[in-house]
Amino acid sequence: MTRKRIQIKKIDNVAARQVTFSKRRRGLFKKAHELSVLCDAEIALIVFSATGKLFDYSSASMEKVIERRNQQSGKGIDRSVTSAYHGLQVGSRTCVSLSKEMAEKTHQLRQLKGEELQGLGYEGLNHLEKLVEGGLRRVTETKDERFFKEISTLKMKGAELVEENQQLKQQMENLPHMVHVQPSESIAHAGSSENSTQPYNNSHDISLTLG
Amino acid sequence: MTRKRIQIKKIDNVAARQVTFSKRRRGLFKKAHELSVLCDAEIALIVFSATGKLFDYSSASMEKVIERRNQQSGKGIDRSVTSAYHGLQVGSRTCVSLSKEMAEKTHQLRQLKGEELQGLGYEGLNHLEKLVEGGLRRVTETKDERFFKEISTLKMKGAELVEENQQLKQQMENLPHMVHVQPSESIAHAGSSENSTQPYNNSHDISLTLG
DNA sequence: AGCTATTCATAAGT
DNA sequence: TACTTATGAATAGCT
Repeated sequence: MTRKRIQIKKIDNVAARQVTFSKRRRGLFKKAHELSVLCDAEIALIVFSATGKLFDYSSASMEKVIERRNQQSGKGIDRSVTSAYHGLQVGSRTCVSLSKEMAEKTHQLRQLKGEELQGLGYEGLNHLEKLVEGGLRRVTETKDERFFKEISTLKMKGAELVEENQQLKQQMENLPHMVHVQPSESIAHAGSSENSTQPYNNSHDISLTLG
Repeated sequence: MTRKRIQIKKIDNVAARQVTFSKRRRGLFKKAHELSVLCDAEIALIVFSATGKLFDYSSASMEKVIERRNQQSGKGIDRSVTSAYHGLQVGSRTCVSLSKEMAEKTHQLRQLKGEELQGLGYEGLNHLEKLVEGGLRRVTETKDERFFKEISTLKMKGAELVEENQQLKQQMENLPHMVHVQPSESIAHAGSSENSTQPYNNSHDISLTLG
């Protein structure tokens, strides 16, 4: 990003890679800290170097942020294990109480699917309706977020590729024109396609494929 | 960092803070991605906005990076829970399998409520969406049926009462006018109300009470 | 959402 | 590893 533009791909030279890692790591941590202070955000950042060294930063407690993420995105491992554990603690005296809980949960599950509704009054039905509406909303939101995330990732990658292509083309132009072999139809066509003024033409197709 | 230098402290203006958050968050994520690619680093980045919204990025799997950090820095929450859980497994096969089912059902329940969705791919999310949509439809249908049934019952009863009243009034009119005591203001008023052309005025109130 | 004047970050060189 | 510097990137303040 200075003296010369670089393309975002793994740096081959090991020494240069380590130097860049040091510099950019510092920059990244500084930016993370600034964002947390400026915008009152809670941030956790974990970085492992290629050599396996750990660097981390957190605006608060690392564990707290990770736990908060586990809860929000509902990541399962910790919680499901913990809840099963607590369930066992509470009901470990008898398997009967466990199976009663099971029956209750099965019933709730069916009610959420719109079955076994006969026991419910207006109040219960309304409550259930709100619950399911909320669930549907969250499911749909999550789906949409997923799409947006995928799309933005693809756009980033696309931008990188476009940059790379432009750099390559520039390099080719700067080459001594020793050989004038090419201009076959297919090559010319491929070249013009790369020169398109709409570099993200394909991102939509890719998104559709993945979605 | 432009137009004017700013000092790194919480931005007071809420709108400006949100704008800055968006811009800098994008920048931070881009830098994190570049570092991971350029230097072959493994990175996890978690950001919570001041409003509680979650944004995260990971060069690999978020869980993998976090777990790797847990091992390196020797933090142990997960391990202690897991080992306690395994300790219980030794005790009773039945309770363990039951508790596993419980955990699974609890997980399903939460997913139907729109939680713990992160493990799902597009296909899973779509399936869940359809499921919840179906559930919502059935719940709503059941609720509506209930209402219609109640309303029609009330209308029938209302109609019966209207008829009865009319019969009573007719009987009164046909009575030998031995006594001329009534026509006080209040009674006349009540009578006109019963003769209202909108006999079901109250059914709505009743429904609301029941619902 | 864009724009642009500036500051910031940093690749290459020492 | 640390410092310098020329230049590409990020972004604060506006619109």
